[in-house]
Amino acid sequence: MTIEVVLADDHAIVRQGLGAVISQEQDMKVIAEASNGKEVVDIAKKSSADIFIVDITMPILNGLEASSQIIQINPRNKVIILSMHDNRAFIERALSLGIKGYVLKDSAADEIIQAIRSVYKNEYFLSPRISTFVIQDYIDSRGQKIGEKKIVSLTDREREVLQLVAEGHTNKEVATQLKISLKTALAHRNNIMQKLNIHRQADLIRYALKEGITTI
Amino acid sequence: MTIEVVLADDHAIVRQGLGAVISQEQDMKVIAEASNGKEVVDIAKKSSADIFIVDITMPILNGLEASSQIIQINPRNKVIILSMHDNRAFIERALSLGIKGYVLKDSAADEIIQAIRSVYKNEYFLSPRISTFVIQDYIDSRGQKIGEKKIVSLTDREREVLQLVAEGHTNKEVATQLKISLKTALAHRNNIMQKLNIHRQADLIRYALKEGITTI
DNA sequence: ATGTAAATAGGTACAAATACCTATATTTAG
DNA sequence: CTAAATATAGGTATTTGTACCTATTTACAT
Repeated sequence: MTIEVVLADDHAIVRQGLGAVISQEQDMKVIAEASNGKEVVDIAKKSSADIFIVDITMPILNGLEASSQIIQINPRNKVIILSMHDNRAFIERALSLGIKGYVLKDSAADEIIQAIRSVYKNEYFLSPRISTFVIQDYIDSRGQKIGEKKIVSLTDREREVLQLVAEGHTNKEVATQLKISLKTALAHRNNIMQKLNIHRQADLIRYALKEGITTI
Repeated sequence: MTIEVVLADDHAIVRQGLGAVISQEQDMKVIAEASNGKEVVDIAKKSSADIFIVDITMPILNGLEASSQIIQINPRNKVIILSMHDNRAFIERALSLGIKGYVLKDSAADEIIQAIRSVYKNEYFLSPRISTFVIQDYIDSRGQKIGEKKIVSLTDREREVLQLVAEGHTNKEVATQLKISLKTALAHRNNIMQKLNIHRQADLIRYALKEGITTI
């Protein structure tokens, strides 16, 4: 039995590289490739695959949004996220979307093979560095008093605002684009910064890029 | 005769993926890998290789600075830059440093093989999209009047300032770190923005990240 | 149904960024 | 040697961002 894999990454070289690694396994086969979020969603609509490997940073539709749609199309679709960074807020969101695997790009290539095997067997697979602090967060949340919620998660609206800010729009422009008042846009922005413990626009932009909320 | 290749990229998965692609060629061999700019420079100091493939976006020492040092160690060292984006200013700088190849990550994987073969034979290799506008720039510069220089290139000092700004430092902090007055830091920043025709901090940060002047 | 989170909107004050100026010493290139 | 480019530093005015407040409406969950 062959494990059928779909690869989504905006860089063809990364895709072919990963393809080469996967093809070294006798029981795995890359059946389709996508270079942006929309493409991989279209693939998920038309055909079935055992595993979708989705890079988090992609144009048009980012990896998380694409994965969300892939899972909506069929909740049994198994998605492994490829990501550059190990941010809590992001992983939390990924897991809550129903993503089964989360592999860091700076881990060894055979981790992706491990991830494919694990997820194929309906297990979760997280890169060791991530699973460590997912467990830690779980432990922390056990001993947590109500009202001192540690885990950061942005609301959808906040994510919208953040994306626009990170794309280089001023608060005034964000307000116009979202058809809200400047004050509301500022309020959202302030909430985001408080949640993330960020105090500068520069760090906000870096955060959004790191988290794949927008692409360079 | 085997072409010995050194791979430098901060993402192990990309490295192993590329390694897999290269190893499919009978006459090529990856003899060393590096995960940051400093490592690949150290490799260049200790051993010789036919080709250095250097990702532009790397921590500690970025790909261009690393390449510059690799070429200084031995001017016959052949470097191929791997880059996500096709920016003129950057490519101009790469070529002026003596880099022989410039491959975009969104091109096909066999381009890197082509690039290795070309550069090994002392030819230049640029991804088609780049070579197109390098030629265009050459044509443009022919018909150019003195004083209307089109090609943008930042000075070393400007690049230093830009890196600090993009890392999230305020102008005041930049001034302190570089031991210059706030006014000088602002002057550099203004010059950068004028050269690049950028008017917002957000775009400045995005530019720096895109160009690999700093990493997220 | 009642409290909680989220989205909305406003006020005020200060910090930082941006856009214009000028000017001078030093380095680099022709 | 001379001109151009670079790095340095200052002035001033406007815009934007950041950090504090308060307050109302809507939706959601216990």
